[in-house]
Amino acid sequence: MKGISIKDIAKQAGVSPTTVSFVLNGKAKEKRISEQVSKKIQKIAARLKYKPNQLARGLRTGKTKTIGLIVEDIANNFFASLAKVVEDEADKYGYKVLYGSTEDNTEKAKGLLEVLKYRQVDGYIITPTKNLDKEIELLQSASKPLVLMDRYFPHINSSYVVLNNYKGAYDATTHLIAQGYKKIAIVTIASEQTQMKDRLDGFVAALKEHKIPFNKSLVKRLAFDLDRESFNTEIKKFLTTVKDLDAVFFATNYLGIAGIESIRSLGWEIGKEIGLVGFDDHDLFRLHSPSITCVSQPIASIGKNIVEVLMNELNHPGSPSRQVVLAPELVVRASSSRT
DNA sequence: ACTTGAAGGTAAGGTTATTG
DNA sequence: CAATAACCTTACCTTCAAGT
Repeated sequence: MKGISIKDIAKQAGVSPTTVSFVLNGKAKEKRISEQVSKKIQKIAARLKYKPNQLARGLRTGKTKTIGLIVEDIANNFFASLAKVVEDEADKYGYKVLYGSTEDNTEKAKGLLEVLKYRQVDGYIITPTKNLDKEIELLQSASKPLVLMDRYFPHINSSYVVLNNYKGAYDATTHLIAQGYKKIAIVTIASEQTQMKDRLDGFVAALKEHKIPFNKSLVKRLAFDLDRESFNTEIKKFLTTVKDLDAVFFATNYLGIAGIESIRSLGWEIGKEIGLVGFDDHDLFRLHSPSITCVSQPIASIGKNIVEVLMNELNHPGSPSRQVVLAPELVVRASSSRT
């Protein structure tokens, strides 16, 4: 099963393989190939169902028409949905996507980068882990096109596409305050990365802005790599120790889900006894009773922007990096209302 | 209005040199 | 002299630069 090559077409058409290549790559006019020869080649190619050999093409051009996508966890709803958008968008430009998950582990991330490198991807879309900055700089000094997503390194001048996490958390908290909740806590991940830091900052800023006393006991930071059960245990412990708690903001989608589970098992009535806002929309949030208010990320727009920015880097090497910060949308549902 | 030759990374296959 | 190691060619397919 060798497949039809440019050579076979050339033989049948009685021209050189180069001529066939020009015609099939739309350079017939530019290369002044006659109309008749062009048509003949097109016809033969169609008849033989010619498909270019990407390996051979990559060998010559150094381009594989492949991009690498590194996410935190492809099983996570947010990253899975985003990966799908990236796949569709990349396809419009003729690119295929290779992906992998870091589990927020820098060693895993390095391993993935290694794989993507020897697979010769043309560009990188990276959800960086905490200590991946060195690797990012390495890619940059090799002038590899790359876009960071979800989070970025303030000290590195690279392209990135992220959410305005600060605003997301700020809006969520302000909304809870406006709904009459008085003592609001946050459950977040123990991470110094931009996306988590901004969410915490937004939360604190909203409390301060509305003259609501804030102290550290209102913040619970959990390790990213806990299992579901430990999340539940920790969250329950936390919620029951804060005095007069009447609302809680969960700073990631999986924390929100663990939070719902925890609160239910405590027998508290969501909304009435405890207001709740989650992060990232999810089918569960819409379908749960009561439905769950959340900070929703514009996934379609994020994916589109990521690919656009990457394509710009790919097609215009050396052009200035681009930073895109997208606005979140607060989706108000029943979990943040007392009535 | 086209053709020729080279290149690019890898591996199968062939040739020559070296060892026992 | 045969087995093996070490080295060299060739082929894969496409595209580019340089021809005619």
